Amino acid sequence: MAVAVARKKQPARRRQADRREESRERILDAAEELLAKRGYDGVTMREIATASGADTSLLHYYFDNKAGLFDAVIARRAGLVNETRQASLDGYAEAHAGNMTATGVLRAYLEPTFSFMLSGDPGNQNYGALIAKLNSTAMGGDVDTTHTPFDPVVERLVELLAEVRPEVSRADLYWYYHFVSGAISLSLAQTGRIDVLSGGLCRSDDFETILDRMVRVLGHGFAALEP
Amino acid sequence: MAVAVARKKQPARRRQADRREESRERILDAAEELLAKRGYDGVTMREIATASGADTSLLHYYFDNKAGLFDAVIARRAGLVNETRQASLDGYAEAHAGNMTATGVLRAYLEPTFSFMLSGDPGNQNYGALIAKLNSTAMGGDVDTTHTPFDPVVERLVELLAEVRPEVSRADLYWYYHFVSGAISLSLAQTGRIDVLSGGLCRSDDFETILDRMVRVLGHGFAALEP
DNA sequence: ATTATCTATAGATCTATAGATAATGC
DNA sequence: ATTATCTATAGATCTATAGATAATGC
Repeated sequence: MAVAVARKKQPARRRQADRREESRERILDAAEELLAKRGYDGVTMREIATASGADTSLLHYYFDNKAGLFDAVIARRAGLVNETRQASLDGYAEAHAGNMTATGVLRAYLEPTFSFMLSGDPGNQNYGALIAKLNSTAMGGDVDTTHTPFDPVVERLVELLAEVRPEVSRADLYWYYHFVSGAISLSLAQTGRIDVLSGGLCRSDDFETILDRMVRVLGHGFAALEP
Repeated sequence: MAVAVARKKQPARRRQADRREESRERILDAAEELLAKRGYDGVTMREIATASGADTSLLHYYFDNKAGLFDAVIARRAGLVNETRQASLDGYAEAHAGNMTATGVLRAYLEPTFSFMLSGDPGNQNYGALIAKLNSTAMGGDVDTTHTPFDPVVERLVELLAEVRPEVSRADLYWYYHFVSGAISLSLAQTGRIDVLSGGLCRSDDFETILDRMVRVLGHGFAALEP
């Protein structure tokens, strides 16, 4: 009797909402890491289940099927990433109205992404690698990549670049973004290939240097687009 | 009798070497296309077998296992691609000894790749997409990506860039290549995303425009690297 | 006699679900 | 009474190989 009362006063039992949340997060973390490293088809539900300490049936209980789990992993951090990027672009546009530069716009776009990668949270790095994979995946597979949650910010970026140089064609602005996007993707993917190629001079996880050089090279390169 | 003699004079029977070669090529073509579209883990030996009109056992007969088939697909065109790139770089270096420019070097490096994609042979386009996937795949999976057949040409590219601007650090030259590499990879991958993002203004298969803009933007951007 | 190709199948997966059990809610 | 979690398994794959058959070589 006394024991039962004591247990009621300091409940060791977790509430359902907490159990649910904790389980979902553990599954999402495991899925994020494995999907980032080996891709959608390179990972099985069993592996994710084992890595997260749950059973495959629990994965289906929370996320329906494999594609649903993938979508949930992407969605989890998409909002935060997008809002930060958007805010950074808006902040720059407001602070430099009338005297914006391509380098400035580009830095405002890239900075949040790379400080995200530098946050120290391995989950963020896995997420970055996963986004990189998503970005360079052809449309029409199991995962629908026609529209990603990141498209709206691209629109904003192109808009600002158009304000910097209104004489450049819209198509060329998109091509410019395409090159930027490729450089970002390969960087976030952290394949380790540049480390090997450079004989150790470059490190795939040196995002500070990557950000600086990328802003420099591509910021300057923008001027080469023709009217 | 007369029939048998006639058959001996114009043999309808294919020689073994030809059968072998034709079968191998058909399998490699099917594998190349499927691997390019869906990646190593997204394709099964059965699918490749069916697409090529052969049985899975024949795939194993010629290529041992799945990894062996993948390697054979990569190896088939690697030599040609590399020699063409190498020759292009060497040709430029010889013709412009003493007055090389980053834009010139970059164009010499990129031109063979993109005219390869523009050749009209769908096999070449599939191969390009596959190389793009390989390039942005992390090391340590089923496929060994530590060294690709394309590494030596990268060395040559970096050498020539170092001749253009000897004051730039070796590491920065590799970072520069890293950005170029990302832009190439995303382009060869032909994901179709830029088509959607640009509302149809850009087409993923418009390699002539891609080459021109890439040479322009990244060629000009090279000057922004600091001593 | 040797090489190319097919038949048949082993053994190990995979995703997904039905149904039972354990824990929390009220 | 409802929600979270586990047990057990269906049904459909997968890669790979052993052994039989068909075609070419010499």
